[in-house]
Amino acid sequence: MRKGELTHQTILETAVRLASRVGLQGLSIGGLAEELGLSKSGLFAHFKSKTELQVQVLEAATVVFTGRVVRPALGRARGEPRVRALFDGWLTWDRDSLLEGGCIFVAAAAELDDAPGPARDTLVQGQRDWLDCLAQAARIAVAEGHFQKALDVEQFAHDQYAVMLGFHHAKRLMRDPQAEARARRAFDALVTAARTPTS
Amino acid sequence: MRKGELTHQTILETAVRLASRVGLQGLSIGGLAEELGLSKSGLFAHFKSKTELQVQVLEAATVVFTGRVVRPALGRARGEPRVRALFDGWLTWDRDSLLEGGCIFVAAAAELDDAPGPARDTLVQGQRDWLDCLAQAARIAVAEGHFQKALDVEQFAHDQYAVMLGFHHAKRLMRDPQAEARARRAFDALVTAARTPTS
DNA sequence: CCCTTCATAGAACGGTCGTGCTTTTCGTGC
DNA sequence: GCACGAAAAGCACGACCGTTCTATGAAGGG
Repeated sequence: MRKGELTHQTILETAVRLASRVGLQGLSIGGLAEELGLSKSGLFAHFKSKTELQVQVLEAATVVFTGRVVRPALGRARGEPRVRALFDGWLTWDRDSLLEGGCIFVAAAAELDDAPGPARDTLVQGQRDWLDCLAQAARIAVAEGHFQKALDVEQFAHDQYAVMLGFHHAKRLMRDPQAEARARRAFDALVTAARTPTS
Repeated sequence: MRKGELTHQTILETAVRLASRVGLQGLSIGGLAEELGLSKSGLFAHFKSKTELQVQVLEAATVVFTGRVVRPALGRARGEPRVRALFDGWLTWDRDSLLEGGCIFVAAAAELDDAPGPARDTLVQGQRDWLDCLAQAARIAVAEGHFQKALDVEQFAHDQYAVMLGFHHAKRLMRDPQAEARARRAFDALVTAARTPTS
């Protein structure tokens, strides 16, 4: 691997961590360079623009996310165990020490939702993939007979993610020590409802 | 009313609308002044600092929120109707034309969750009040016999808000046309579960 | 009608932003 | 070991940031 490729990767790692705290907008090239002990222009040379940096940060975060949350869950048994693993994995991801500011995608979602452009497009695609992943896991749980046949798996994925967003809000903004317990209780209710057929 | 008081109020109205789009961080004094046809320093004189402006924007938004969401719901019948009114009111609030960028509190939550200071404190207090309001409505629904006696009303409030956050994400970031239908379905499931005792 | 008080404008500050251009340093294949 | 190309630094730019100071204009009470 080229020397440049290595620094490029190092920059992105630090950038992801930093962006989770200050956001993609707040992530400044000067600040990032200082954190890494690089010069501003030296760092800038790796990306042609700040937008490109933001896009690559999102892509790098997606790679880490896949490795830390999705892939481990795919190693679990098909059906409900995998669905639960995805949920647990996300909770761990959100409070992980690697992301001092919590899930970077949630932070980015708020600041990009009205800012059209490549960064927003990249984020939306990633979130779509993630929701599809959740829905697919639920679909398998239906096929395995763990969840009821008539379950709306997209709705389940949507609701599951809503619980995660609620956790993020309670934990990171409100600093609610019960946040995780609340999230687990909400998710358990979701799973229970998915199991038993609607009366 | 003093002349200054009037402009002060006008500034805050525009600031709230602008901040819902670009965030509290992105809300610049120069940009806000230009939008209003004022000079930067003339506007600045109304607030001793940018932080103070942010705090007052949050407070002004809270007043509007109370008038548009909370107060109308308090006019509804005690119990489940009022709980539903709070939910409906929030959905309307979030997609209201007044807030082109969606609920300003959700946007602020993401950018302030790791930024200690007066603005964060103000936001957290407002969110606490809002969650208390939701919980209190649920508590009344229990007292009225609409919800089961053993219902954990704080958990219900938490779950209800999570559905709202899920709606915001689906609607504003993902531009999902089904966002509202999904949110209503999720909320109905929550209400149904709150009615029938846990087996 | 004057005089004080208040509201706004104007100009300027130090700082940081993203972004180019030019130079120097350094890793690497021959 | 040298030369070539990549990588990083240095420097400068225009723009915008929050903030301060000073001056000007309008409002309002006597």
